[in-house]
Amino acid sequence: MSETASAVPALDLEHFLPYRLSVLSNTVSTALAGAYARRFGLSIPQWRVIAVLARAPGLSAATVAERTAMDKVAVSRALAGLVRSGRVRRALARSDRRRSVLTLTARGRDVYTRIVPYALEYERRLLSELAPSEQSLFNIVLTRLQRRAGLLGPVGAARV
Amino acid sequence: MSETASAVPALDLEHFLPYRLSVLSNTVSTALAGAYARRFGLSIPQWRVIAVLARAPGLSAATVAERTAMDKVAVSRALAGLVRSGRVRRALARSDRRRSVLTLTARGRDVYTRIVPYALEYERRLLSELAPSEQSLFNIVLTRLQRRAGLLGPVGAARV
DNA sequence: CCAGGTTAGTTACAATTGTAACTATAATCC
DNA sequence: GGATTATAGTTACAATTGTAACTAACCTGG
Repeated sequence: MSETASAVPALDLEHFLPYRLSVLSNTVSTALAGAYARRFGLSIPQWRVIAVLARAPGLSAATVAERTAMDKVAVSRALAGLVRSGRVRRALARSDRRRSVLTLTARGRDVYTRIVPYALEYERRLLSELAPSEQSLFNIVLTRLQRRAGLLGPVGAARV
Repeated sequence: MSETASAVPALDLEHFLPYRLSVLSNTVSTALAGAYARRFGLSIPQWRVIAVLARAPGLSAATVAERTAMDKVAVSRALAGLVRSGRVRRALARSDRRRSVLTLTARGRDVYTRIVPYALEYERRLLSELAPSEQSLFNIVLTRLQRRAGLLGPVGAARV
């Protein structure tokens, strides 16, 4: 009864979800980024752009930004590197010459086909100790949390 | 049968766990960082240091680094700001004058007691649509993934 | 007890990332 | 159809973060 007995509930960092998500994401990203960089000379933003263009060729930079959850400046920078290294071809849209039409070159597709097995293998090993039912629930929860986090927005933001 | 029918499995970014973790972590961190900055003038590294020192006063910087999953430089920078703003007191350990002994000042404790309700409320709202059983499985899985990710280490790292 | 190595923490510098202003096209609306 | 506003993307600059070198204090073996 002599301590700083305020009514504030305890918050232990190690049990705080935002902290735990950040640490896990960081661990995973660092591992992958190292592999991408060492083996393919690719940054994570560049890898994201390649992954999206491999599945959906012809997108504009803005659409790539949407699909990679990056802002347009990050996409622009990633593209600059990819075009320079001959992995992405950039043309202009006939109907709108502001917009670019992005496609992987043969070398770009080659990087994708070589990187995918590594990426999937890492993911597989990460999940390998979870039961299938745990994996699928985890996936569902992750999706729901993402939607929820998007809705919550900035904490205590003025509701203007 | 006319497509680029290589044997490479598909990888859609939006289903790739590392990507999804990164996006979620980012959404959550951005929301919290905004709130911490606006309301308390605190960065996330500074918040982490405060959270740890509130629960375990007297730690050294190296121990704070361990417990916050930050490197010693990040801790040093966060501490510089916190000491400057009078939220952390830094003394030297009697037995080892390299080591510092870090404690929150009254103002530091005050920040903690004011920020905790926000942080917990955000976490609560984030999780509010999950059933308790989902929450607890999610927690368990998160813990296991973190351990597993730590073990896996850099992808394809040379096993020297 | 002192030379060589180690550890705690900081400082200096490089690279990455975020923010804002800019350029060029295109769409709109008198 | 020309001024006005909006959009795609880049460039320039500021802030953050990571990496490496450094300083000061401690430890250890001979």
